[in-house]
Amino acid sequence: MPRTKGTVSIRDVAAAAGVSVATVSRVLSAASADVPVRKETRDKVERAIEELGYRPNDLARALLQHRTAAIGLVVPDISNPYYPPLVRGVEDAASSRGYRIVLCNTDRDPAKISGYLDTLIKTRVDGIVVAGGGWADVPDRTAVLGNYRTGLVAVGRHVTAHPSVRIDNVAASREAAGHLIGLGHRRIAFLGGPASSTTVQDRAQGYRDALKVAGLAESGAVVRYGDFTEESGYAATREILDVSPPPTALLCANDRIALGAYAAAADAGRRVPVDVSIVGFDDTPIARYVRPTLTTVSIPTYEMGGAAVRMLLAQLGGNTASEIETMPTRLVVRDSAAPPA
Amino acid sequence: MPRTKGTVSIRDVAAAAGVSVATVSRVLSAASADVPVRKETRDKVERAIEELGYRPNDLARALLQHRTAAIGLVVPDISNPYYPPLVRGVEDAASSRGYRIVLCNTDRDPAKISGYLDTLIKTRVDGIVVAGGGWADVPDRTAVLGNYRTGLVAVGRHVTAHPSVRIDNVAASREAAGHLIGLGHRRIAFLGGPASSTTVQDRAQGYRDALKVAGLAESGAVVRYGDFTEESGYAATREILDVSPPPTALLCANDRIALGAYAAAADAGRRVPVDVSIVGFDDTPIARYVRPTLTTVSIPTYEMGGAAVRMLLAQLGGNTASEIETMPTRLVVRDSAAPPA
DNA sequence: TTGTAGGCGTTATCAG
DNA sequence: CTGATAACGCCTACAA
Repeated sequence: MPRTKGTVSIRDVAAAAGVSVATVSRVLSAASADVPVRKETRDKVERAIEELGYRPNDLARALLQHRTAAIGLVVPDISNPYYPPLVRGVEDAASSRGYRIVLCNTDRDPAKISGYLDTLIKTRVDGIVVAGGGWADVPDRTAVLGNYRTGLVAVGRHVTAHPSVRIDNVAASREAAGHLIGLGHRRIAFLGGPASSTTVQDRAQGYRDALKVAGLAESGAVVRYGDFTEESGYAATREILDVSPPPTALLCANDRIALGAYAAAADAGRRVPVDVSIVGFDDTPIARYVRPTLTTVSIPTYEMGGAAVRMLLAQLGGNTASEIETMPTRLVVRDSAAPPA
Repeated sequence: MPRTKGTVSIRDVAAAAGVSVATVSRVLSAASADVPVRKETRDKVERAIEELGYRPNDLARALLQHRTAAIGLVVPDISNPYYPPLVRGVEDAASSRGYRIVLCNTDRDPAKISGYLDTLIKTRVDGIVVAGGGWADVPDRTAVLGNYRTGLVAVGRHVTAHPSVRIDNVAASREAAGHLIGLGHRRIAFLGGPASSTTVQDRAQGYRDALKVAGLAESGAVVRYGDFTEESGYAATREILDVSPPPTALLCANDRIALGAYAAAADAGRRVPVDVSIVGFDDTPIARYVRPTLTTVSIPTYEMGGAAVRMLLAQLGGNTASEIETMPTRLVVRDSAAPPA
């Protein structure tokens, strides 16, 4: 019965119900707005919709309304355990407001970032949430974004002209290092991720600040860079435990690195926290399940995702308040850090 | 200069370049197909595109071509470490073929599944990849999918009329249990996830098969259900280690449960694998980094994602071959399982 | 090689 | 309360 090649449209419904397409459109929008439509007519139409299994074409609607109800979500790599909660935060906040999300994994590759950005603009997403780095080498598409009224909010990044939700990495790291110092540690190493990451830079900074305050600046500062993986933490730890005297504590830029450090310590015959204390960052789910349980800095990733969506929607609504939102972190003290032997 | 309210369209480009919209359209599609266009004209147009920051509207294009280049990806929960590699597999395969993905987290909630399904149809995604369960209680939308030529392939599910990519959970579990039996274990417990999950049912089945083959069926079968979390594994293990005699080995339905079991064993003063052997499922990244390293069944999740996309695209192309693709699993023997003391 | 015009599936405006 | 009809931004014959 549907006339267009295999896909049922509003015209088929209109024909089946014996009304005009305009009327069908009305009963469709009657749900939200209050357009007047006779009950009898509505029933006819709804029956037709049901029988034909009709689903309105949101593309056509979007074309007309200049609004797709889609949000682009750009992350470095969903396989990094840091991101799933953020993604959930974004998705839950988005879907509860009628938006869907299109996910883009960039691997921090400027070419991929660039490509995804173009795709998102071409599909006319209403806005974009970007997390993580790799943007330094991406040609600035801001003007184009503006051309198409695409909103953008960054999460966890520092260098951007757009609104952003972030945490105070310097302060968080200072607190974590301070905790170790308070425990009596004097030789503390910092195991970072990529040196190019502003997050890593900030955490290294907080670490140095804490050492300086404690008067340990030169004697005890040891900073290693690598990436955000277990391997990286493992390798760095194996090396670092070999120097003499070895550090008595390790401040890791994330939990994955800390996990690698656990493994390296075990393989080197050192016990945590007796021989070496370890502190992480992120409070990933495993932190509670490794033994000893991991002392780490908790970051409200899920909430940050939600906040990003709220800011984005505000931005789309023309509301330009709260350009930067800083969310609180918290040092979760567990069993992996103790006074040095 | 753009005339339409704030967003630059093909007409603006045409005007700026002093040509017709058709010509602009041609230089746009000239990239892929080979439409004839004079170099001089092309340059003019491309200059205009550049200057105006023009990005073609894929909505309009999709409307015309009945093809959105979008794939819906439905998973229970991206925060479950099992899914990120699958999602990456899908995204990488999709994006390399010019498709983008819209991500849907269902929490196995029939209402959410249903809602997302409608959204995906309304936005006219070309196809849908569904992973994980919760579909038993969802009213069948298959007819509607057909109305809109939406492809669908399931990954890791058994009850479905659609093509699917899966693994042989029964055989994999049989092998894992067999490994434990071969080590000399006689009292082996199975720690499952949700009893309603076909995956869990199959793994329990494989476990029972192995026991039976070894003549242990009645004496040694202990099956616990719960969910796929560390908590669940922790709780089950604490209980199970209290019975006397306790099992000497634990076969866990996934690595998260196994991780919970590690923690419970430690808290109960039992050593792995001396006092209790543990085997997991999934070969999550942490498996290599816990100590002792975790013996577990490796599942090619990333590849399964890629396979799903290939099958989906074949389906869209009218190719209906390979209705079911079964991918190989592999028991990765590490240090968490050893002969009983 | 380039321009004109019709239509993709909706919604919105205006008459009736 | 309902029905024509003109957009939305683009592609694709068909003409020129």
